[in-house]
Amino acid sequence: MSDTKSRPLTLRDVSEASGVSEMTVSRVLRNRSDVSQATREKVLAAAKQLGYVPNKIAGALASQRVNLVGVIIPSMSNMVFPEVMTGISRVLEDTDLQPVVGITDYLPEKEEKVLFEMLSWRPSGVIIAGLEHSDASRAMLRAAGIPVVEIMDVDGDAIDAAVGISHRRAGQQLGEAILAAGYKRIGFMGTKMPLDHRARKRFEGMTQALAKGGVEVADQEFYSGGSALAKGREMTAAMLERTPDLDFLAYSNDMIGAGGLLYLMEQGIDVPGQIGLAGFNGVELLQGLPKQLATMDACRAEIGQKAAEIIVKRIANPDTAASGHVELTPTLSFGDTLRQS
Amino acid sequence: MSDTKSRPLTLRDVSEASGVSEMTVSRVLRNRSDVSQATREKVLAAAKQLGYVPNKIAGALASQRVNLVGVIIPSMSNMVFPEVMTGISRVLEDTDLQPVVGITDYLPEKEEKVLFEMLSWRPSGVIIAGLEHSDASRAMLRAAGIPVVEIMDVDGDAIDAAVGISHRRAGQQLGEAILAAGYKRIGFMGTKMPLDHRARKRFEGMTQALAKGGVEVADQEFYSGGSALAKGREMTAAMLERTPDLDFLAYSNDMIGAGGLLYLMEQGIDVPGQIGLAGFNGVELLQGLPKQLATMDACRAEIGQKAAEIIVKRIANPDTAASGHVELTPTLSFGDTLRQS
DNA sequence: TGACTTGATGTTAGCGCGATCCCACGGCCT
DNA sequence: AGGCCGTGGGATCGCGCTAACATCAAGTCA
Repeated sequence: MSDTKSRPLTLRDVSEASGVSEMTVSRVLRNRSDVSQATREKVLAAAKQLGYVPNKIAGALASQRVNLVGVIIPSMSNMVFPEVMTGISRVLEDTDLQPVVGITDYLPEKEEKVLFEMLSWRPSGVIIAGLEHSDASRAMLRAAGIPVVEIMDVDGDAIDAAVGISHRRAGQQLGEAILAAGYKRIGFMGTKMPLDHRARKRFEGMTQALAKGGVEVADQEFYSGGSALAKGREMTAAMLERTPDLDFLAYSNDMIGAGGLLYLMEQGIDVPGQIGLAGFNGVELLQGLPKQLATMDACRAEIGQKAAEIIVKRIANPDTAASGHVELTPTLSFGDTLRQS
Repeated sequence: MSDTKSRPLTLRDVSEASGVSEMTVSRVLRNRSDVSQATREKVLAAAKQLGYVPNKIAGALASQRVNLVGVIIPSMSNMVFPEVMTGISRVLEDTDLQPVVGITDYLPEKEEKVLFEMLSWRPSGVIIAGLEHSDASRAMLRAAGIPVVEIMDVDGDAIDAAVGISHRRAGQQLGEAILAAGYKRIGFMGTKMPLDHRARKRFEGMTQALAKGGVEVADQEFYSGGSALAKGREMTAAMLERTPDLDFLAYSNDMIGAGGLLYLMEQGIDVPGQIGLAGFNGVELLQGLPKQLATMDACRAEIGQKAAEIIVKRIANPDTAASGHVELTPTLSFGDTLRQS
């Protein structure tokens, strides 16, 4: 209560207040077993009374252990990543590890910067989105000597462990479903981001599958920024104006897909009879739409969970043989906007 | 390249590699001016060659300075908070401060835990959502001796500084607009969360304003969990079934409002003639809806920005007189779902 | 009874850095 | 020549904590 000097509290203050050594206080506060019940209570009372908050900086330096796991992702407003975070948190909550997030905005330079900052806190592990990183980033991750799990994607080479889906294969699967449903004139809409490698791989997979069936993408458009729902609406309108004979529209994410769906329904266009639609990601949002948009679940929460589990296991037992390549299988849901053959 | 032992690198390694003292290396890596150009280059080359990443833990302990700002918010999937984060980041990016986020899930106990963890890293400042905190949390914040900005809300007493809007007044304003438009039979839908104080205050403000005009909320329903869009749809259907003569529906957030709007449009109900609608928050999503939902902008990005600015100012100059109570004014947009008198 | 455990606590020595003070050297003035 | 500065760089200490060992009383067993 006496805020006289407000000099930050240290172990010593608690030790003086409770009449035992600093070491004993440290032991009590870390729940180490070899302290008598009486002392423990005395110390805890003193600590609470003073309002002592341990200094993890000093603790980490002394013990050479930091209970943080760096999580590096491109964005938080993408829906997908908060869900991945949920998966990660669920697992880490049962341990004494804590996630710390860094955002890259899909920029390799920023990823490098964020990673550097993160590593300078010496985390116990890193979970990082994607397999594409600058040479410097890869070098840092390798040199850090800690478990590293690359998530979301498995189409490429991992530094250490990887958990994700094959976006190329997901795109192929969608392409095949489009062919099987008999659509011929395909339009594609997606983000402009040349740096969203996963969206690119999905697109490549899809075009490849379509090509096998002798079908090409008849029109395409890319956007950046703005409200995704509104963009989906606008792009759809523009594309159908430009290329009126399209019979299928593929969107690189559910949000613009939903915008397109709303537009088509307003126009009284028969979906999926006249035009079929598909998005990607299986976001929860879709459940409230007038029609269920066809989509592919990207296994977001599960990716986070598995990644965190790998980290936890590796930290508990550093010499575990790698075992770190988990490929999950996204499932295509046809919803009400993609004919099922 | 020789990863022989992979013992973590320290200043000493760089110092030996470059033939100067550790102190000089430290000076170079912190861009301190009193080092000759020649030495500087030599050191930087050695550091890069070794792939040295400074240890901030040691640095922070030695300098008693940590360039982190704790940001404690209830959720990341609420749309609102990522936008607040954006505002914060934009400001902090021009400084050497870095935000670190903690999530409370709207639970006071978790807030307390997260805060404790956060403070144990001795951040330079804290931005925390809401004005309602446990006694222990308030005590910790006060005792930390660092700038604290409580955001989102100004209806209550702040520990240190506060930036936000008056949710009570926002609710009142909406209530008045509803009255002015001549609606009489009001239905309300919102989240169940007894702990979302801001939603509660908005509701109270609205009912209070309505009461002044002799109007009561005729029906209400609260939900928790699930897809907000779908919930809005379901609750709206259920409420109109139960109380068919409602002529206005107020939603505690835009997402469920959007669900309700989609449902009403499908049912061919005249909005806002037969039934008026309003949400809250002004999320970007709304722009893609068939009709613009009436809403109030909660000044999210601006709140984050102002809060970060206060933190930055206080850190730069700790004895600045408080100056820390910023009330922003939300603007009501009538959109296409609320008659304008 | 003495050698040996066991449990509870204290002592010492860093962890890797940065604040602070210190020194050596060259140039410049009087 | 002597004094004085400014510049580049080194030496020392301590930040607050914990690992590892040391200590010491009170059993425990042959």
